[in-house]
Amino acid sequence: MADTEPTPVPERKRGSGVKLVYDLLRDEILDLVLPPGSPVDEVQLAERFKMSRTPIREALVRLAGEGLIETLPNRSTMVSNIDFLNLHTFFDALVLMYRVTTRLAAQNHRREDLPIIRGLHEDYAAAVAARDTLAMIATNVAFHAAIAEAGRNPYFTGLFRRLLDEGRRILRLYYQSYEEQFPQRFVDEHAEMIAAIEARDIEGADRLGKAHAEQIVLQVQRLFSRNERLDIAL
Amino acid sequence: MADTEPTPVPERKRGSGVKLVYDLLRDEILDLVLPPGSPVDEVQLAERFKMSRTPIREALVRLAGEGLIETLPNRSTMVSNIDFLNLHTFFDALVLMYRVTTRLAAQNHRREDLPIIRGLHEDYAAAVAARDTLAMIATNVAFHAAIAEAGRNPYFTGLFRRLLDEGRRILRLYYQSYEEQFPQRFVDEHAEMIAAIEARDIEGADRLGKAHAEQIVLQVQRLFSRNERLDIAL
DNA sequence: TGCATTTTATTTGTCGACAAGAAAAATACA
DNA sequence: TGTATTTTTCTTGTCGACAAATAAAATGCA
Repeated sequence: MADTEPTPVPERKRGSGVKLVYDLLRDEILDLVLPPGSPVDEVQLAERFKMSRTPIREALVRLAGEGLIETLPNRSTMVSNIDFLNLHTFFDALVLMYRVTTRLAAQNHRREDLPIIRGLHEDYAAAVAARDTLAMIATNVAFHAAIAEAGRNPYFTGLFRRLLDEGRRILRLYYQSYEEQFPQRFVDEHAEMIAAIEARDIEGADRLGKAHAEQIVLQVQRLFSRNERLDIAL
Repeated sequence: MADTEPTPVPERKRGSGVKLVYDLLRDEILDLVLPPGSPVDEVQLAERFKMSRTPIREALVRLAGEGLIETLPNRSTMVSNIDFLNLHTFFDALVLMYRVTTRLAAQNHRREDLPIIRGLHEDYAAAVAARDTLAMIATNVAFHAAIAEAGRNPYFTGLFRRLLDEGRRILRLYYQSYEEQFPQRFVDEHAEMIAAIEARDIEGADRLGKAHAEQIVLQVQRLFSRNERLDIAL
């Protein structure tokens, strides 16, 4: 009974709480640990993270700013729904950003960008080999985000990141319900993209980015249309 | 002395404070009433708006999320600088979004969109006729935002709005230092764009959007390069 | 005077409490 | 039993106060 330490408090540093909550909630939303429609309760989160509602609230305001949660005034907050009816607008934007960022990377990358991109390429290949779904999704996002960074246009990078994030939720659904080893194809396409970027082949990078994106879109669309038919069949 | 009402408080409604502060600060930043680098003090704003720091802080978090203000941890908050060194990335993104949104409007607009767009077109023409700079900037943004809305892709619309907002600050500089009646040309180009959209001439709308955007970019670049030379001359 | 150290001031970050708004539950009434 | 009304509950919105972190000012010392 000598151990009378007041409490084994996590000892967080001032200012770190918001980021902690923001990062964690964001990942939980994008990995569908918190599926669309899940209630997000400030008091509950405050208890969970052992802090007051103020920093929780700030994290939620930021998530709302990115459209990841929705707030009904005076009433409740919940994880945003995926707008399946307008998926085509998402795909349109995604394809264009794949093209633009890959093209700009071919145009503007510096030598020091390539090792980073290659490293993430290998991470993705490893995740595919290990059949680790969550790792595949995460490393794929990181790979393309790194290409976008090498393109050096923060406006495009910003939109692309948002689209890739939203895509994490959709891909999560995809991999949950669909088993196939096609990702090897993506690994090969990634390698081609790197080659085009390194060769500063702008048109080639554009073409590969477009083809790669449309490949993904097609697969996902095929899945959803099949699911629709299944729903109707029930 | 019978009038002993406690205080003639503005009587704001619960939940409206954040929006009030957010909207006002946003406009003040974009109109350069608060120039880049201006300090943004929470306590001062709380006094000015007669509310506690909590809603002020929420408005600031949102503005920071859009990159309009920057926060140094534990120290200070200030209006974001305009990144003149990387203006070309801004122009690249702006031109592409002009193209994409105008193109999509030609493709996806509904009949009820056109009267709205025409109305804003006339507002812009009126502002040009009146030589009202702030009104020109504001109505121009509203006009192109309406076209983007008619294109019905929220991802593109979102990025475009951000770019147009950032453009408000740059155009404000432009009109402050540059006097010329070229805006009439923009009025004519706007009319052409409306015609292409109405005719569902997708390629034509794309071409017009691109030309229109490049026109603006060229003028602004010319101004800045002239200013640079002036700076050097001093 | 020049520099290191301590003190003060200023601004943000966090907290706990209370009030308002809206939905859900309970009650009253026919 | 069915509906209108009141009460309760639950969640968010706002407040005032305090603590921590940093920069600026003041002080001490050679």
